[in-house]
Amino acid sequence: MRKKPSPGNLEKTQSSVLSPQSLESPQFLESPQTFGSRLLSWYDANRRDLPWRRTTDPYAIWISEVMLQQTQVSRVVEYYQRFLKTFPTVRHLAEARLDEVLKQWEGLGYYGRARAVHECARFLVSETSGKFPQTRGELEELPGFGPYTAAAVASIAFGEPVPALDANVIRVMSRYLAVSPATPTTIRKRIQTTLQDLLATDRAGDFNQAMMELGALVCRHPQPSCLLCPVSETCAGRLSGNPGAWPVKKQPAVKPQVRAACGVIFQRGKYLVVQRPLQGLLGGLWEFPGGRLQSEETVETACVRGIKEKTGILAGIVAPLTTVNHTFSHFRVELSVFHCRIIGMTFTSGKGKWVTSIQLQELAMTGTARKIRKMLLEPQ
DNA sequence: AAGACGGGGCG
DNA sequence: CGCCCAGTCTT
Repeated sequence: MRKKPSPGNLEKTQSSVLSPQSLESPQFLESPQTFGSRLLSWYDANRRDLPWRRTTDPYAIWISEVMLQQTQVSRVVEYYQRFLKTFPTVRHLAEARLDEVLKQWEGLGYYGRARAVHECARFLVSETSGKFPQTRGELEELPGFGPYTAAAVASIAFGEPVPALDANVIRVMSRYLAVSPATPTTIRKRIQTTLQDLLATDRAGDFNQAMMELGALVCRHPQPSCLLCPVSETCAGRLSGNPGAWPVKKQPAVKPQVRAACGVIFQRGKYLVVQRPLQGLLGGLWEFPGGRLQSEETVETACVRGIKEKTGILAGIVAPLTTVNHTFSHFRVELSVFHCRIIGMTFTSGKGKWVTSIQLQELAMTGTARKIRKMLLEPQ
């Protein structure tokens, strides 16, 4: 298993953010005990009843934290429950095939997470009999464990007093400290250090979850509900009169528009599908053969060429089926879908696979392919 | 430091 | 339709 470079020293902080002491009140920042007790009291009274808060199993907590990466709680709940039912322990997960894991992950996005979780489970079972390391530092060596997930699992499952910084916490603390404009790295270090001091409690896991819950329920984007906040009295952002000013947003990148085409070939009761390479976009997922348009190329030509390159089959267009639009985080695609038929074969061996409609439903497919599959299997 | 990596929900 | 979300990994 690959080793990851150790993270930078988090102790060193810059003073390019506004420190509480620089405000009018010298005792602006309340004591860690007061902050923690107010936060945890609020959490105890207002926490949502989420499935991963009903367990102390490190495996279950780990799965929830990975699913929650860049994914909203409401979306994760159903996936989490189904995943834990399918793979109840780290050993079950390790013994599963990757395509079974991907099928459970289908529709959740960021499929590298599913590969990492699978790889990690196999590593743990083979190297430590399925037991997790219990410190943030050791956890961060595992695949799919970055700074956030390592701290989250270490604190929630094992009680280690380390802060977990996610988008919620960054937003909450940016407001609470009223950080002045600085590089994201500098702001992160400042928040990390502050929270490490505030984490004077034996409920480290609850403290971290409370911070995130506060961000999700009260200190929300774009405007916080300061009247509901347990620490609003000492919040520099609220004192500034415009807590919604944080965090500062970076300029959005332009999303390129991409055109692509693919073909549906149905013959002798079976559909032709291809699997995407394991690494890269939508790695390991299945789709209908095709490809992106090259310059000055028609969708029909791209469709036929894509099928030939991906499967070795020479196809002809029968009729246009539909057009599917799909937006990714960094580009947008318009996919033209054709009904095709086989008119010949090349000598190069293809990698296509023929599947029945039943098997088609069992495959983990890309978003666009799922739309096409739905249309084929559930015609209106 | 910046870009790749998904998808659904919300105003 | 643009913005956001319990981030990680690669370059």
